[in-house]
Amino acid sequence: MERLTRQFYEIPTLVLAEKLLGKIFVRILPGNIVLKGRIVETEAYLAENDEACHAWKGKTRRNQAMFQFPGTIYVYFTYGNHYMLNIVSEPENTAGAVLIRAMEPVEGIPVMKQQRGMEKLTSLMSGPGKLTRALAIENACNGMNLFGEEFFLENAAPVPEKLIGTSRRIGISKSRELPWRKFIIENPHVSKTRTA
DNA sequence: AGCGTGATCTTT
DNA sequence: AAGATCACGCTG
Repeated sequence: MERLTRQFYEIPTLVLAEKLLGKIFVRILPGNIVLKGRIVETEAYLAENDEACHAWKGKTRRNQAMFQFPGTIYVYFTYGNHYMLNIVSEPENTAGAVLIRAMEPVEGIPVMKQQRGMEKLTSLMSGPGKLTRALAIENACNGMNLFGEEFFLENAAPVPEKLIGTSRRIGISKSRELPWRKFIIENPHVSKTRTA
């Protein structure tokens, strides 16, 4: 399967959030263990007019990966337990990223089950903290990119427009009104929307 | 419905 | 130095 190159990521963040749906995220662990998941849910974060974006006030030690070139990986830790995976967008020195919120397990499922300590397929990667756990993604991955041997994306047919849903983003208190979440309609691996 | 968990950022 | 906040997941 064809690997996505830099040009793929060089599009506006909101467009990227949609185009990432259906693509295959590949994670290679030491010992050549191959883990793959199909992206089914994303959220866009932009520095401009988006207080929920970590970089809306400018560069800090934590968010600097968001200012790197498109295709960089931004990982951070939150709530004392969870790592979040973002794919950086926008040109270098401009902050933008797409949070990967859910995937459908495709390959390496036994390893994912082990990492999660769970058997149920629709629980393995149906949330942003779950999928990083299943794929063994942690702080050390922050600042890496999708053009090496540990992480990359494989192409796949675009998801038909009729199957793409849009909503507000989940779990944030600021800029709640922005409809920047994208997901595949009726896919069982999409996260349960939390109403709080 | 509640609570664990810890880095980061903001305020003193 | 201390405290609030947080793009969450689990159990009950």
